[in-house]
Amino acid sequence: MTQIDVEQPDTLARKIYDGLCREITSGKLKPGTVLSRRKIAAAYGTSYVPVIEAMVRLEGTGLIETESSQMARVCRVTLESIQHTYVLREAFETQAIRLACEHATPQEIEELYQMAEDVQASVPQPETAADRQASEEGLRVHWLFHRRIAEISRCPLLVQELERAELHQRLRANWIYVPEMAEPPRQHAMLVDAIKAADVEAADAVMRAHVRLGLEKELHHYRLQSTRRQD
Amino acid sequence: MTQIDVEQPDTLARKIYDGLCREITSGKLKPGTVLSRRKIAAAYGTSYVPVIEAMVRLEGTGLIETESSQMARVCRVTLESIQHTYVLREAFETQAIRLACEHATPQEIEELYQMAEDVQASVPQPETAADRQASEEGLRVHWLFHRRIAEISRCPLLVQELERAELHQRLRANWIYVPEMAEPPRQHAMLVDAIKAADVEAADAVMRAHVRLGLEKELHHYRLQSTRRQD
DNA sequence: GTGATACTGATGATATATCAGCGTGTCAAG
DNA sequence: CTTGACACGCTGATATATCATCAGTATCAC
Repeated sequence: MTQIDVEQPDTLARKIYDGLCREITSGKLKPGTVLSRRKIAAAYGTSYVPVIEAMVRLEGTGLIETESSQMARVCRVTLESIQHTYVLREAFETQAIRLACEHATPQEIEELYQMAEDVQASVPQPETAADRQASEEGLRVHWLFHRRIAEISRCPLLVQELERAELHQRLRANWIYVPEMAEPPRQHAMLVDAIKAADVEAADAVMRAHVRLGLEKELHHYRLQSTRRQD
Repeated sequence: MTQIDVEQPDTLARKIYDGLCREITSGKLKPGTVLSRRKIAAAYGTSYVPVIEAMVRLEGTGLIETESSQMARVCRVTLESIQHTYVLREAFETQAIRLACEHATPQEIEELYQMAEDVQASVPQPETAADRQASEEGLRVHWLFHRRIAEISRCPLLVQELERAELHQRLRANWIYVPEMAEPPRQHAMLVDAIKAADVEAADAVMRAHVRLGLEKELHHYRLQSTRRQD
């Protein structure tokens, strides 16, 4: 999306990948939906050779899964899958903030404080709670903040991996509604505080707690809604 | 390789992927080598449709890179690429040992102690130093140990990511000779000690130091040999 | 009526063919 | 000797065709 530096060859395979990616992360394609290469090719008006590349890429991203040489399906959401992606996210984000402590310039720190405020401001007010639109905007701003930390770590691989985690979260967010409960104030500003203090261990601890809080929140609502999701 | 649980459909794309993977990690294909899909198809006696899938997979694994719609090449080894893969490895391994602290059974801890001894034993004796064969065996045992920790973390995604890191290391190991210097004794046993004590923070610290030591060693020899590698 | 067999349609895997882009070499004109 | 243009070959991207497999269904024999 914001990959300005990466050349995007205007290839059909790329378009199909982007299209499927959007369809999955936007909730148009439900987890568990089977994906026929031929039907996708027909839907996009292409032959299905480009579809092969797109699907393999999607599998690498982790948005689809193919079990035992059968048809591919949109990744299903289970308690384990949620936990496991948070394990990875915790690994990435703590590592990112550790490096950010070492590399962040004063200007970047100021920028992060501004973004932290934006995140805080995007927490829906009571009247807009349960507003899907506001929730999505909040999610977007939230990821922007975390992504910026990864960028400041100066490790492109971390950014890339974090993006994958974001895609997963977006996939789930369409089926697990996690209301943005009023967070303790300065939740994110505290992360920037730690970076500013360049206290690596403290930053790690704060970020770890932050990610785990997110996991607990999502798991809580997943359990609440999993009974109703028996369709 | 040891993916017993994962079904390996006997497909040509899979064979090409495995073949290329082996050629790259064994050093038969030099970093920077350009890979023509048609030539690969010819070499494997297939059409090049299966090659597409294999190459996209390899790109996902990070063993090959395609810059700006040009031909794909075997990933080149640079100072940055080494550092970045170690950043990821540090993230994975510290996360893995943290979870291992929580999940390891007494039996698994015993097993790890045994493997740690094997690693220690595989450190080449002075007379076999600079022995390529012994070095490879040492590397193998070493990764077996780390991989086991990841397995004990009960998070398959961590194992998977660690495997990618291992592939990268194997790719580099053919071009950067890192002699197994005599390590401080109980280097790896200390990791198991931390797991046994279930001291998450200590385990994290020990593992982080262990990985960074590996990075320093590899960077040191990379710098030593980089002048000679101007061919 | 029941069970087995054959047919049908969909799928993924693969092969072959076509197209456009890009570099390179060669040959002719200046 | 330089320079420019054209042709050839290689590349990746894509389309189309063929194959085996498998599931579902219908049909036929008993």
